[in-house]
Amino acid sequence: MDDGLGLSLSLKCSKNHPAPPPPPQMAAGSNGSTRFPLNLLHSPPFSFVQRDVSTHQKLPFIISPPDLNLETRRYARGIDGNRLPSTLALTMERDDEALVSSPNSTVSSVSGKRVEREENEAERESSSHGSGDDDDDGGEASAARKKLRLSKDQAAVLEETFKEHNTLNPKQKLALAKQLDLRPRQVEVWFQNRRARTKLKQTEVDCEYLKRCCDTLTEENRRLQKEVNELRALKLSPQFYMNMNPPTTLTMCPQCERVAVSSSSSSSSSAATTSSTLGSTNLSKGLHGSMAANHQKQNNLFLPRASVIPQRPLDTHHLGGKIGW
DNA sequence: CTCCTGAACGGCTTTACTTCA
DNA sequence: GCTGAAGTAAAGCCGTTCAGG
Repeated sequence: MDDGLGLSLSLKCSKNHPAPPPPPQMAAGSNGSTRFPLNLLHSPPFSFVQRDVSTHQKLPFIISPPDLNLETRRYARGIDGNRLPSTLALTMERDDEALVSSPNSTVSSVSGKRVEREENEAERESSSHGSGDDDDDGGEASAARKKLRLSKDQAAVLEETFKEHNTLNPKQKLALAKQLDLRPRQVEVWFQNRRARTKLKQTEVDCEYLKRCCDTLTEENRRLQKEVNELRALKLSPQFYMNMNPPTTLTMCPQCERVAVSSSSSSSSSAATTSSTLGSTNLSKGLHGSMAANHQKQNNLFLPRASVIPQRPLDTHHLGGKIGW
């Protein structure tokens, strides 16, 4: 396509791409979505336990003293403050925690790449039920990574969860992994890849939109260029001056600060011509159309400033009018 | 056999927190 | 006690690899 602007948008959209509905917008700050309320973040390690007690949220896991600081931080980071109220999250996590039988009776296996990979090893050992396919990987599995296809049911559940929130806190991840007979790392990877797919799709949609905008503007530019050429040609011919209606004053509307073309002798048709000439961009029409219509009712044609100013190259002041720039 | 999809990985960045001078 | 720098850990993103359909 010749856009005339030297833009080359390499689209990878499929030809029959049915203009997919905008994917769920990333939550505000997708990167920082797993933030914890500041008042809890700044609390001393024990305080969140006490807080939970005060909200009748018992936390059944036992944290050994050496891990307490670290675990508190992990826990705090794990809460998705943008998604769940803390109490709800805590409730869910408490239940999750009750479900998960951590080998060490701590929550040390809830997050972190390194931690999680180690944890996966442990989980593989502990969960012999696995997902059917990966229960035989024993020791040699680490040498050659074994890929498994998620079942339709598993994918459906993951999709449903992703619709609700596109990031998971560690507890949700654990619960989901438990529910689906997957390793937490698999759930995490799935969500990561899913976010990437969403982003890619959104990028394609944005790209398509921008391409359409570019086409529209190119066409508009072409049309305006043609118009300019025509007007320049007209300006050169003396008859142009003879047939001109006396241009009149431009006054500023005190309310909307738009320029009004008020002509005592100009007919409505000339005003309409001026309007179509000056206020020709779609954007201006869209933004100012209704208000301009209101002003027209008052026998004044108000035009958006943005529509008037660019017309200076037409040299209206050369036409002998009272318009002063 | 090639191609495509998506699971999995390693590296990097960002952010929050702790420690210490 | 306050403050800022340095260190650490966790989480997410990105680019890539590669198994399996």
